[in-house]
Amino acid sequence: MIVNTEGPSNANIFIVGEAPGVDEDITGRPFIGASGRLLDTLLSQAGIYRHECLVGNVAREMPRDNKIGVYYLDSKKTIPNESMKRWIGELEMEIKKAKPNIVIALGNTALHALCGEHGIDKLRGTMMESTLVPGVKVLPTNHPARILRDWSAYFPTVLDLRKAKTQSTFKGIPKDVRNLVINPSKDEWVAYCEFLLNDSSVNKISLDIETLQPGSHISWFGMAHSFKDAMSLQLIKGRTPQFTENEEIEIWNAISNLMESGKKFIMHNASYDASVIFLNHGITTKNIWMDTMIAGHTCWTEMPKNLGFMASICLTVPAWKHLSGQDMGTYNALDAANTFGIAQFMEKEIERLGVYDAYKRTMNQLDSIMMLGLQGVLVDEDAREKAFIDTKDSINEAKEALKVFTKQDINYNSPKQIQKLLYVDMEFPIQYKRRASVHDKRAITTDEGAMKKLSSITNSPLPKMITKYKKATKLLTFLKFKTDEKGRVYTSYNPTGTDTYRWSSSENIILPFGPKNLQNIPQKIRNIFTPDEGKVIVQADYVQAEAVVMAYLSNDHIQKKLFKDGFGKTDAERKEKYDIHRLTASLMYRIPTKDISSEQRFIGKKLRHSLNYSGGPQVVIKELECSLHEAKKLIELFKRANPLLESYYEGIKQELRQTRTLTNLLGRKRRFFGRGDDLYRSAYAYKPQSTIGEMLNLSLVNFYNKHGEDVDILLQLHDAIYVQCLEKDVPIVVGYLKEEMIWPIKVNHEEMLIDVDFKVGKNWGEMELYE
DNA sequence: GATTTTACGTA
DNA sequence: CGTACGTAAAATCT
Repeated sequence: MIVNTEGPSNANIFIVGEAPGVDEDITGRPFIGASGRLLDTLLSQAGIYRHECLVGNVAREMPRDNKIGVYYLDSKKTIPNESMKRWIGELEMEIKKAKPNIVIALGNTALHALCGEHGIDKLRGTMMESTLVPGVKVLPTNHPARILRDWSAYFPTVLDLRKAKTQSTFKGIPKDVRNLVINPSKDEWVAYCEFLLNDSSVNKISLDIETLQPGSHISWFGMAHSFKDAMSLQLIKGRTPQFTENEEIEIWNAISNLMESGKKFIMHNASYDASVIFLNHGITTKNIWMDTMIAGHTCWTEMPKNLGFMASICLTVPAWKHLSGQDMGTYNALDAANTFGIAQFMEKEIERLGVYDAYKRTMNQLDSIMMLGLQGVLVDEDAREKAFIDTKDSINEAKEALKVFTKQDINYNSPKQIQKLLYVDMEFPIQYKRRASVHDKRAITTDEGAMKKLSSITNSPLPKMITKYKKATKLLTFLKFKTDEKGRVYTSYNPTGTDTYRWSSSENIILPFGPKNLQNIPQKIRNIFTPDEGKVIVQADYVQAEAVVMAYLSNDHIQKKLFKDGFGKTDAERKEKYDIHRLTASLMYRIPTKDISSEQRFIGKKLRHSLNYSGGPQVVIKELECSLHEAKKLIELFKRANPLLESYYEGIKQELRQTRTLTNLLGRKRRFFGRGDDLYRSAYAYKPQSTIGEMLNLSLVNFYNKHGEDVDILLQLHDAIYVQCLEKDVPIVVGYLKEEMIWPIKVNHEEMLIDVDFKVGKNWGEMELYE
């Protein structure tokens, strides 16, 4: 059925979707089905009344198989076919007739028809002018159908619609009035720095640099003292400096005076910009008042954090990121100015959400993070060489064995070739990946789990031979890296890298040496990382940290008592008398802990691991390599032994239903947007994981602030801190670490303490218990 | 050459 | 239907 636009002819807002779906086709009216109901919700959240809007679609008939591509002649959907052309013509006439103040484009199809562009993720939330009806302003946002698949798109869409409501009160695109000074002379730049330093009207300055790789040389330096006023200085063109040496000295002196003055600075991802400025020019930023990336992460944890996205939420500006390829100066100045505007918005947002303490906690991590990024870790080249040769040997050995067995010379790291070998040539039963939902298509897999299964089903040695080969080649990838001239490697810790307030670790762009992520180095080759000459590594890690938090959160008195009694005991005593896995087995099998065999303890350990975050029988099967029947039996036993776990899950579900927000034990809130079981499982994990992650980071920051001058922190591994010191200082350093890491957290009028144990070693791989 | 998929290392 | 990450290599797209 044809579905036409409906609504009052004098509407201020014209909403354009893609095409009718099944419900629209039956009723002949736009946005009636699930997407329509969601649109109503979205509009009401933005204070827009649907009956006051014109609502329609670009296409007027439901496409075959609901695939919009049938209305285009090319796969990129840029050339409409005859019917689509006709419909776009009708839309043009309707807009011209109604003269709305704003057209809201829902999704890519509407965006392309109205503005001739694709890329809803880049353009949503930005002010555009229609190419179909010039002079009419368009605000693109997500189509409701996309939100139904991806709930994280909900929040930006509501904010876009609010922006549209504001814009619907007047005609025309607001002019983006800015005072941008691009390419000032040396004197103008120095004068601007002095103005920023001395003028009482300036109380905050945003800063953004553009750099050239390799070397992170600063090519453009941009600053702004309001959303409108910015200046951008070009220092290098191509590879040629733009100023003489003396001029550069003057420029950097002016910048240095400003940045070290204590004036409030705003940056987006300060740990990058501030580190580059420090490393290349020795200038420290005295007062980083706001990192807009940290502000975004604190307020809207699961949203994208790049400047373009945050601007689309916080500001009403046209897209500017495309300028980076055309006009770097304007691009840089707009980055600085928009960062300023975002900071103004986020200051209020932090206040509105009541998350200042949490925001401040992450801001406080910046110093430690910058230090860790610039300091790095020393590599023992002899040890690396040896590991490299050993690994090469085992690769060759494994490959030779495979060649003899299969009489083929294929790439055993190629999933496709392994599939052919195992499932076609050998006719082994095909193994499938676990699906997110039963509606998903089954996908074939050749991963380690599949190899384990095939090994037990077929009794062939082949799957295990393949695994052995893959493990060895994987290990080699961790050994192939460059070090700098000091023989060191570096990583970049990202305070906004996770949704659980842990840090993530990734490539350090400023010092691009090493295996990039230092948080996933295999145990087997950790011996190649060493302390500096004459020093030892001290490792401090929280003992059974997440299990302790779970015990308190589920209010399991038996477990709480175990952890309380075990606190401060030696490792041997803990293992013997206060061991959570022994307790688990004891409760499961109903026999005293002292009689638990090591195998029973192992089962207890694996089950706790699998089930604390709501794993199922498939996980247990994989962990224990047992039958489905056995796994189900063990799960029953585990549940019997942990009756409070189920009510913890129920409590979490309840909290989610009420506010969609969970708060960890340190008061950090996180809103959850998803739907279904995936949402619940990540919600179950949130409190313990984020509490421990934050607890460690708070301790690390305190340790750095108090002892950072004397003791070097080397690594952060989520629940462990590694430092280096002279061997004679180990007892005192252990004392410092204990002081900073062990502190109580209140849980339901009780105080939870998490113990720390220590190891000392001459490299990261050979660490010995220290008591 | 750019982007997506698969697999796998860590806590 | 463990969770949380980042990266290398292969596969696929354009």
